[in-house]
This record gives sequence, structure tokens and C-alpha cells, in this order.
Amino acid sequence: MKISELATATGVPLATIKLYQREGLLMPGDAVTRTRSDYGPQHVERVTTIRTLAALPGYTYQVLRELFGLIDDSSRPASERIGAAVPKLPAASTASESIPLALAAARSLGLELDEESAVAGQFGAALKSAEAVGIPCSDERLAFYWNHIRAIAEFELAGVAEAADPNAAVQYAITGTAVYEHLILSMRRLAHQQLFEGADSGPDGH
Amino acid sequence: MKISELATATGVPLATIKLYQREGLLMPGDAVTRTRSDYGPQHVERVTTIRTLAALPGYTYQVLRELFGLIDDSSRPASERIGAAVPKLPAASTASESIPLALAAARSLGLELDEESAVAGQFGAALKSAEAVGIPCSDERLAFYWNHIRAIAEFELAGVAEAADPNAAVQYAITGTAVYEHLILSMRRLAHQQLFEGADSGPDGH
DNA sequence: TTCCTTGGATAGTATTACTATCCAAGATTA
DNA sequence: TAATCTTGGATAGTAATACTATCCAAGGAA
Repeated sequence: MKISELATATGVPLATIKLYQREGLLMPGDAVTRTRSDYGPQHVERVTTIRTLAALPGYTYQVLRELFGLIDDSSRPASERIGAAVPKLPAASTASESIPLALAAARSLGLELDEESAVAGQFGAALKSAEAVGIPCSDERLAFYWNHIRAIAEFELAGVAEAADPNAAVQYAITGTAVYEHLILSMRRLAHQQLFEGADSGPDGH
Repeated sequence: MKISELATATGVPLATIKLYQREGLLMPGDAVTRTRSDYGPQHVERVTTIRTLAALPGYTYQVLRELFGLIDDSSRPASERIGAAVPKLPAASTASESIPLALAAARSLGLELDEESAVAGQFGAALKSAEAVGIPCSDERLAFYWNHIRAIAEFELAGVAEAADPNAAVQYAITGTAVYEHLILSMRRLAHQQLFEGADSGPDGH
């Protein structure tokens, strides 16, 4: 497959394909001559994945570069790569002063939390955001969320474990986490909408 | 409170406060003279909220302007304003061809879905993203998510209904939806991390 | 051998989110 | 009351992000 065919196959302008290569998002094709390379299905898939993820808020080229770097690095163990990907995902910027919030929340949930981990930082930042807008998260609410979210995570982990090839599992886990986050959020918004329609009453609608 | 005091109280540079006003994010103060206005606690709160939300991926000034527009418009019913805010929240861009996916998913969940609604578009876009990266969402998975997410949404709705003042309820619902989304995501990532640590085994770690 | 495509380099554009100056009107302080 | 400071308002500059366009020389296809 020539680069022009890759462009037409994916519907992405040639100039943009070249950009993805320069940015280190798309692996080079097999060089045939100095002015010709061969591209395969993995390039089509990568371009599609770039387009899909780049359309999600927060997925800058910088983020994608780091995620693809982990996906492509088959020299490291799968679990290490998946673990390293999570803190790279877009989140509210971590502030060191929000770590205590995360530790207190983890204590109330009965969890052990490594305060050095980037996920602890993301968790703390989210808790701090809730406080900053005047809606702090109660322990009761936290526990309620945790029960349901842990169930979801367990379900998802079972799906990843089914994959035989570790490289495929890494790709599945990383792109899946990214994409399914937005599915979960859209379903929550959908649920809110459905519930509001039924629950709504009163002249001022509150 | 003078504008310079608002700046020091919030820790936001004066030039940025002025920017927020120009962008229609921060309401003007009470004009005392042509070169002096008075700012109150609601301005401090708004600046804090702007900072908090703007730090989240996808919350551009454009999005914030629309959300604050709904929060501030007390002439419309609360439920209408909350409903109007949901489709303004950052999501993967809606493609019209993904609506059928959303309708099919809603059918499998036994839901009625207005195909005109923006949430349907967000839901369809998320389903389409999952397909695009090669991990389509099975009906079983969809149903599993839905059970847990509906429970979360019901819990949250109960919290909103407690608010007596409709304007406060609108602000609570809109900023809460935005901020708690990220809390939920960070908890999911936390759950993944906790589960991975326990489940990990084998020389290549898959 | 004429024209097209490629890899590679470079430059331009639009948007977003600030940041910095400047000004004249008006307030504060000495 | 004069010197200094602050304000609202306008304008311009900056850095990062994500493209988009052009050019070139090497090399392939007609």
C-alpha cells in the first residue's frame, strides 16, 4: 500500500498522514526505495485510532505519543505498560497539595494508596475540584461510587484477561480505557436525562 | 471588593480576571463610578469555578460561557436549564451516522431514546469510537454498565432534589456533573490499578 | 522522456488561552 | 491641590496545538 492509498483508505489528508509520522504517532512504512515505502493494515488501524482518540477532549499529540509508545514497546511486560499508561491519560492537572485528600478518601474506603502514584494525584485533583466548586464528596457518596465503579472495573479486567497475545492485551487495555471512559460518561448523562424526564415536576421544574 | 482585591483573593492575575469579563465568563461588578466597580463573594466563587473547570480537558471558554449562561439565566425553569447543559459538556464530536448505533443500543437496554437529542449523539459517538478502535461494545457489556451507571445516576439525582433553591440546584447539577465525571473516571482508574496489582501474574505479566 | 509520486523539509494558518501595555478617567494620599 | 495609584477598556503580543500548503530533488510509471 502506497502512502497515497493509506490516505484515501482512511480518508485522512496526505499532509496529515505525514504530520502523524513526523509527530511520532504513526510508525514508518517499510522502506522500498529512498522515495517509496510500503504501508500495511497496521498503519490503517493506527491512523483510525489516532483520529478516534484525537477527537476526544484532552487527547493531544503529546498524550497519544506516550500511549502509542507504550503500546509499541513490546520489550516491557504487559502489566507494566498498562500501568504506565493510566497516569498518561487526560485528567485535571495534579496538584501536590491534593494528595492528602486522596489519602483520606482511600482510608475511608479501606484502600491502600501509594501516595507517589500518579493515579493518587488524579484522584486527589478530582476530589479537590469538587471541593473548589463547593460540592465536596461525602464519605457516603464516595463509598457508593466505589462499590459500583469497582464492579465495573472487575468486569473490564475479566475482558482484558481473555486476550491471549500480551501485545494485543496492552492495546486493548489502553485504547479501551480511553474510549470506554467516554462511553461510561455518555451513559451517565443519558441516565440523568432519562431520570430527569420522569422525576421533573412543579411549576419551576426543580 | 475592588478588582485588585478579587485578583489577590483568588490568586488569579488581574489581566486574566479582565479576560474572563471580556469573554463573558465573569459577570461585571456593581459599577460605582465609570472607573470603579464593586465585586462580591459571587465573583470570587465564579472565578474559582472558572479556574477549576477550565483545568479539565475539554472545558474551553466557549463551553464555560454556555454553561454559565444557563446557570445565570434564572428566567428559565431549572429542569430545562439542566437538560440544556448536558449536551454542552465536552464529548467526542457527534457524527450523524452514529445515531443508529445509539438507537440500537437503547433498544437492547429497553430504553426510549429521542434520536434528536444531543445526548443520543454523544452516546452514539462513544459507541462508534469503541468500534473504530476495534473494541465494539457487546449488548452484555452495555447492560452491565447500564445497571451500575443508572444506580449512580439515581443516587446523584436524589442529591440534586434536596436543594431547595432552584438556582442553587441548577448550579449544583451543572458544575457537579462536570466535576464528578472526572472523579468517577479517576476512581475507575484507581480500581483498575488496584485490581491489576492483585491479578498480575506470569513472566510476561499479561 | 515526460509526468507523477514520494520522503523530507519548511512555512503558513486558525484557534485557544493567556499576558502585557497603554490610555484617560477618576480615586487616594501627602 | 498636586503627585501618585487604580480602574475600565482597548489593543497587541505570545506560546502551544493541530493542521494545511508548498517546495524540492530523487525516483517510478506511462
